[in-house]
Amino acid sequence: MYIHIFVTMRIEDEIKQEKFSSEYTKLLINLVYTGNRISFKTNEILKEKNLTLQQYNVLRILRGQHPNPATVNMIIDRMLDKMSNASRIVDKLELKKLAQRTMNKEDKRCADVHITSKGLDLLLELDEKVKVNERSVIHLTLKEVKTLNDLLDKLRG
Amino acid sequence: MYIHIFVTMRIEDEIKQEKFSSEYTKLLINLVYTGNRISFKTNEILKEKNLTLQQYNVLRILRGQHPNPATVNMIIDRMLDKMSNASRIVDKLELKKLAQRTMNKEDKRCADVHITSKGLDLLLELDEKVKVNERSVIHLTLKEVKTLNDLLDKLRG
DNA sequence: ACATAATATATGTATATACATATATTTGTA
DNA sequence: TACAAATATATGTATATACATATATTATGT
Repeated sequence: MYIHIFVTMRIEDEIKQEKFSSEYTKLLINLVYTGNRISFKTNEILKEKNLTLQQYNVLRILRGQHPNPATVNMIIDRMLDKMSNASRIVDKLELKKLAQRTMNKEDKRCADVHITSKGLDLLLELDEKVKVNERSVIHLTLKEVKTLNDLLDKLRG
Repeated sequence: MYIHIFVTMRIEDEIKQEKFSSEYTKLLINLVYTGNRISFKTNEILKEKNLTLQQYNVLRILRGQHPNPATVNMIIDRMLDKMSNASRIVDKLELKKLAQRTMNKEDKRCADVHITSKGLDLLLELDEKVKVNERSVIHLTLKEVKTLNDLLDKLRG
């Protein structure tokens, strides 16, 4: 017999704030806090492979295009954090031989960016760990997850 | 007559990813993306006053204690991003005369941190703008906001 | 009381990030 | 065609962040 006990900790308790001025205020803080928490846990996994979250995300974007190349502009467009410097993240990936730039024949301004086979292997190693992490981080039923996804999509308007 | 049209953009469209491997994967990305988006918009407001999001949050923690002091440790405990360096954020606030350190009599290891009247004034100026921003960023009804808060609390487990 | 562990904070350092600006190329237009 | 505007990317620089380590003080066990 298994007994699962889930203790739900309200955001008020997590950050020791007795009361928020409104549910909206609370939501902003709840979202940022939960987002940070998740990023932190994912980072723990990536650290073992010497990858940052940003580098990992770019690598996944590159895999999404593979065997076609992406451009830096396409990467910026698809990144979660639009402000970060895609060009320098690609620099880092190139340095680690996980990605490679080639010149775009049609438009010489563009740099084509490919994922290397070393990059593909690394992602493959991470896929399973990341999936296990997802489940352990999210203490919700599938139905709740769907509701949450819909609400977040609506939130952004 | 006012006509409000809200166009809901799914996370798939926002970051141009056709399909996620599961609703759980989608949720992780949705959360981090939405959190970043909100942080970004809040930052836009704070930039006018030359504050970073972290500095603002620490300042609010200090106000929450006022007229009592906080300690650096208490700040770390209540911060959204546990990894950041509270000590150096307090340095920055002190440099701007928004906060002040004094020595704790009982425990000489602790630094008591107070918010200054300049700090209180600055927060007061920001309160209204931040509240307006909250409402404009969150395109949800109060009931939906409550559901979302509960789900996020449950998610973290 | 003394040594050791634990705690609170600060600092050093490498890397990452935000933002402004530079460079190269392509596009639009008079 | 020539020239300004737009686009794609890269780079310079100040600041922020993550992580390890140092320092000072207090708590704890013998």
